[in-house]
Amino acid sequence: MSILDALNPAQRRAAETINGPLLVLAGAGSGKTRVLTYRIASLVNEIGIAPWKVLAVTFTNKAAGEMRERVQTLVGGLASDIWIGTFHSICVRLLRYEAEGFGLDSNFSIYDEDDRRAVIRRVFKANNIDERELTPRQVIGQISQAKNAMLDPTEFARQAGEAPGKRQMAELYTAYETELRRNNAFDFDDLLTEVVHQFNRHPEILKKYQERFEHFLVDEYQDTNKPQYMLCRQLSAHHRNICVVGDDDQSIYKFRGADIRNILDFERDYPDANIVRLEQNYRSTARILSAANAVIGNNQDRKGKELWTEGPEGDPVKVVECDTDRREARHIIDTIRRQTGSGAYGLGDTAILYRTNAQSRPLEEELQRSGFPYIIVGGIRFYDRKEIKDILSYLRVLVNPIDDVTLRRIVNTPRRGIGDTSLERLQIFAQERSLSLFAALEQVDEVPNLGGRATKSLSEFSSLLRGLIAAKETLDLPELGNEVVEKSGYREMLREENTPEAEAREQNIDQLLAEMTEYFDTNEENSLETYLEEKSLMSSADENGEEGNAITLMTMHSAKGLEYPLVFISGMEENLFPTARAVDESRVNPQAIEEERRLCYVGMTRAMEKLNLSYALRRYAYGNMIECEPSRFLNEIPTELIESSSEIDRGFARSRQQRGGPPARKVKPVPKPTPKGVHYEWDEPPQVTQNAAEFGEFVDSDDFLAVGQWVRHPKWGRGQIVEREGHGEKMKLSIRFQTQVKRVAVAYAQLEPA
DNA sequence: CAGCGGTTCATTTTT
DNA sequence: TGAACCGCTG
Repeated sequence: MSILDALNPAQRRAAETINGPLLVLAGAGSGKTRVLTYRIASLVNEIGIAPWKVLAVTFTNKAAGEMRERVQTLVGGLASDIWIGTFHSICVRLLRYEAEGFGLDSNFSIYDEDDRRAVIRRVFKANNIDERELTPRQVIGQISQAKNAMLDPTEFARQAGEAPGKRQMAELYTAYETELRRNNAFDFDDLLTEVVHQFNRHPEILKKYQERFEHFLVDEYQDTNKPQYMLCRQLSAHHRNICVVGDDDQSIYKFRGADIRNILDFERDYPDANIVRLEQNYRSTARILSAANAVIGNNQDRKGKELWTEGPEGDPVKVVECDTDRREARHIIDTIRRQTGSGAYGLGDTAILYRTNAQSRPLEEELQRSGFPYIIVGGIRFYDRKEIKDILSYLRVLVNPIDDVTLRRIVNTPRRGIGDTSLERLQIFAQERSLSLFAALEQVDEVPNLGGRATKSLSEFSSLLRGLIAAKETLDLPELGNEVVEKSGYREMLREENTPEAEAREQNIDQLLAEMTEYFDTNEENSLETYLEEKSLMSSADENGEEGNAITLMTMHSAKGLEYPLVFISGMEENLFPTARAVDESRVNPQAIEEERRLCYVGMTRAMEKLNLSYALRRYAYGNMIECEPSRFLNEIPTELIESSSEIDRGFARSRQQRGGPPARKVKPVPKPTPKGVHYEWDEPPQVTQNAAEFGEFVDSDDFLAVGQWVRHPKWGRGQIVEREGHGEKMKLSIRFQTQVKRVAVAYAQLEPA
């Protein structure tokens, strides 16, 4: 008897081949996570490997959390000793544990994209670079690429040679790095490259970990970049028990430095590698799989793999032609209404996927009209909100006071009358003496050219920070958070503003403080440092706890790893999906389309039971209507798997379908040629206001005041209920309108469903 | 030094 | 279309 009895033969081989390198090619829905967790459980429980000798690396916090949880149910408390984490979190851990040996200050800050930009802009300023000749975005992109290629500034400069553009870039890169080091900061890319470099410089430290991690597992190997790849090689060099799991057909992060060759060349890197293919799919119907297989079959650069299932044939893949993006949105929602109305599916079973975030717009607008609750994955992170970042910046400065970039963020927030001019003077003073801004503040009286007012403000700010740093020693995390909010004057500032927006921001801060308390109470390692580290490495996807009973909207990138019974992919159009860029590039390099095709494959294989692909003939792009053609990927699906229909004649197609008549059948719809330059002045016919009865099919009509519902207020327009208090006549609601959150009393406000 | 209006610019984004 | 950002003005 073994816990591995629960696996199918291929999965079992993947889980029990524990000696030597192993490549697990795991197709979508083939039980990849199951293999990983059972493998770990078997190592620990049945083979008797000490849990701390096992290292498992994933890409997302979510995946790491799930893995830990699932391992825990199999092995219990031992799970807490296993190293499971994202590449980034594992690297941060290594950098902190080995800070001394590596010669680092363990209080380093972790810079996000905003911080990076702030650094670059300062570098621009110092080098007199006009943002019109070169954008920060471009520079950050190049630096990131360089880091992903493991090129340090010196090496980058050497390769740049004499080319003027490259030389300038090399200088900027150098300046950027210098700036980061000076601030004791790492950016996301550094977290990985730094560990690899440090391991190269300190083989004795590397050796310690090589010997320790007897078993090493890597998830989503197809998305590893060069530093991640090198880290894998370094850490597995001694025991060579490296198990990588991935799917070359799902490699969709090339634009971020992921190199599909890492998985394609695994056997070259480890000639003695075993390979296991997981091709049995437990997720999708046979038709969906055949369609997805057919599409991905057009790629050249792949290991080759064909998913199969013992499950049912299922419905044909629906392909729907719509006249506009708006119509497409409405069609999708109508379909969801039909599917969920019969009770066969819940809203939570439904996902609408798209290529770019901008496409969510018409969908959102129509969803608001419909009254269906929905969530959008990948919006702005809670931790990216200004007020939250500000408070966290205070905390960051307390840990790493020499971090000028972060200090600048808070020096005049709340307003203290410290403007650019005063700050520049302080900066010059600091620079001349090689001091951080924080250190310069201590000698603010000696800074030349500072007015009395500015000096006073700066010195007060300095005392504030010193006071908080002292408080850090005695207060616990939530207490310190509260101290920052109060002593900095942040709460007072929001109070004085006295607007609903400020009130909402204050509520966010309270939520942050509440989360700190929770973090402090539930984590064993609950220091300020670990807290900040965790928040820095968190993404928006890690936040929304419960999806609940709502339709999910997201990009296909965000959807990787997820599954839904009902999946809609919208915007199946040339120049949108595949993107215009990929289409252009494919004219010189036909392979350029392959990453898009993999993304299509990822999108399609999210569907368990019903897959609905749609495209519009015209859509709004940057404010004007443009003509569209159906995506080439649609043509790659065998016609016998497809059921086509169209939604073009403004309002009639839908009623025909609802009467049960046959949908307009059309196999490969050819877009109607339209003379160029024609603008479509008309829009959709005016919307009939949705009444309670109409959406009463799905929502208890008495309960249109439930949290999450959309309502119309005579003065404020449409808004979504975010909170409900009290009952009957006394019921009060917080409603988020376009720009603000309002509290209204139901008895007085004339609310109607919207 | 904050508030405004005009200009520019737009993939995907696990960390 | 809209947000983000610049430079100007009071």
